[in-house]
Amino acid sequence: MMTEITETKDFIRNIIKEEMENGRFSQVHTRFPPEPNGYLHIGHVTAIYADFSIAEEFGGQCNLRFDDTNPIKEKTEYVDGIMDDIKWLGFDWEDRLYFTSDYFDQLYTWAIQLINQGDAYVDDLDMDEIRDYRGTLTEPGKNSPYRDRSITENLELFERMKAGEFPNGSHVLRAKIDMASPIINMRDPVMYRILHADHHRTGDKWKIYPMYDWAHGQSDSIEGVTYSLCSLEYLNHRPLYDWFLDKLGIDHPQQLEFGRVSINHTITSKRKLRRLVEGGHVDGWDDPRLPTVIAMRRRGYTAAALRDFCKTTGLSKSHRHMDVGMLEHAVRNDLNTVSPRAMAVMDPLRVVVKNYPEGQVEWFELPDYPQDKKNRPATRKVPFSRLLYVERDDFMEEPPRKFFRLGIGREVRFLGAYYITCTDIVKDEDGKIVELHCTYDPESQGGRTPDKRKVRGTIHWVSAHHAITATARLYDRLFLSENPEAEDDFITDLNPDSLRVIENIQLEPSLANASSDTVYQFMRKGYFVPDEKESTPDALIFNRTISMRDTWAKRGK
RNA sequence: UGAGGAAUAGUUUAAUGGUAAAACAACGGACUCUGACUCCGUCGUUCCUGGUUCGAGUCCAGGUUCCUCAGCCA
Repeated sequence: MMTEITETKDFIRNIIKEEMENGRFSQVHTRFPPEPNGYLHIGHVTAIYADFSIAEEFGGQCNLRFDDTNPIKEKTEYVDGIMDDIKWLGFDWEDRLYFTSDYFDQLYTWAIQLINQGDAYVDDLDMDEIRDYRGTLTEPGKNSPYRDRSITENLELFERMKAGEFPNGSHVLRAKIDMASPIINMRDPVMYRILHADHHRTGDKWKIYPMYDWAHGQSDSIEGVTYSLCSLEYLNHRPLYDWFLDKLGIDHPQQLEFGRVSINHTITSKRKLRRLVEGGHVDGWDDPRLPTVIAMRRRGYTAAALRDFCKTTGLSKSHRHMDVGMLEHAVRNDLNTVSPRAMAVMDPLRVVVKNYPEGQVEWFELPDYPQDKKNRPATRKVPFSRLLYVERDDFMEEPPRKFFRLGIGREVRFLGAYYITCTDIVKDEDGKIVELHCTYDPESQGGRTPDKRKVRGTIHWVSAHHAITATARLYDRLFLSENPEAEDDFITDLNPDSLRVIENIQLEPSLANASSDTVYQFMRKGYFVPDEKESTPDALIFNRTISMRDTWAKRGK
């Protein structure tokens, strides 16, 4: 007897499981259908994860299909970018890369079938007239005067549309359904419009292009897709999806809808993202403050973290407004296990260890993964000398209660080195502290003393003469309000402090050959990654992926 | 005010007529050579009102709120 594992499933997986048991389909085949008109963002990641992971769990496959039915908006640049992002996220469509434009000929043949069946007609009404005839949410529409043309006339007109004899907007092919349907989508939806535009794949071959509704279900059917997962707003389109497939009498995939994900303090509307980029409010589609996949990647977010975020977040039948904290938790959680540690001082304060011999240097061997030394034994050498840098805010002249770091007369542990006691401070004429005078206990090397006395504080440090100077870019939420999309003008809601550049941070020398495919934990400060575009060995620039949780800093608030 | 969809902790998701659960957040504590990590604890009369039932988040009736649809966008 096997142990029953009761694993929580979302409603989509439950439906699929049930239908597979009933034998409705013999396999699970999904597809991810992006339109190549922009870059992928965190909202798409949820859909990608659903499409690929569900197929995989049920032993099926997931296709990548570019939904390229609108040549005016689509570009090859986006096709390449999207493929890159999906690969980086860790998903593989193998040899199943498709384009809706691959099916333009088949779609055209099927359109003729519908005309012959009396299920489609060419309409001469212009855009405004069609809108007027459509009616409103509460009033039925009325039939177009061209609705009852003969099949022969429809065939001839449609052929001439295809041949490019008519200008844009002069004719459309419409499905003949029901102008009084309470479902507005069913009021004779447009199947083809005339567009004299070059297509990124088919060039100038076509003068007519299919609409989403006419293309999508048929493309799914051609590819043998069994489950066509999409977002909630397509629920209204399902009757039409089904209608086309039924009229054509071809394989009929099941459309299933789930709620989109949005994250607070950011935006995912493609139009608004474009405005940020084009308006120069951010530094391109890969600006690390953006929720696009390329940006998150540049910032140091990992694919594993993103996948884990999707997994723990699940699927539901309503739109979700997620707290960015949940995403950040997934990032910290993954980085905590995979990031090598290093020391970097962001705001340097000089320390002279008075009783440490002038000119002496000791190289301490420190673990890269102190939290997992067994499985990750890598180490690096870090120099210690008489002149060091520590973090300015790790010293306080008048320390409050429960402050465990440096102060006059206080002893703390310098990570991986010695116990250090501050004896004196040096100020400049403005009263600003410029240097700390300290002593070290030679018996405390390795972080312990023979007398086993305890120190509460452990701080990081860098040897001044060996330190590498670098730049750090600290990112914060892009928008001040939780839901910038709801603001009258989301531009005015931009956080003026979303980027802080800090020059002259001091790094331990092992970071000299830091690479942009490794995210480092600067101990006690956060996770940092060299910027893949702008960091060079001579001028290192680190992006802060995310800060450490800091319960001490919170106390002050 | 047509049609469709959704309401469970601050947020997100479970519980499929049988003790309302988990993650994140917040707060309190323990531990710690990272004030990180880890661990422990605290935080809900399931949108409302009735009904069925020994028993209702779940079933029924009525109501409320929110979302989607009137592109020749997807």
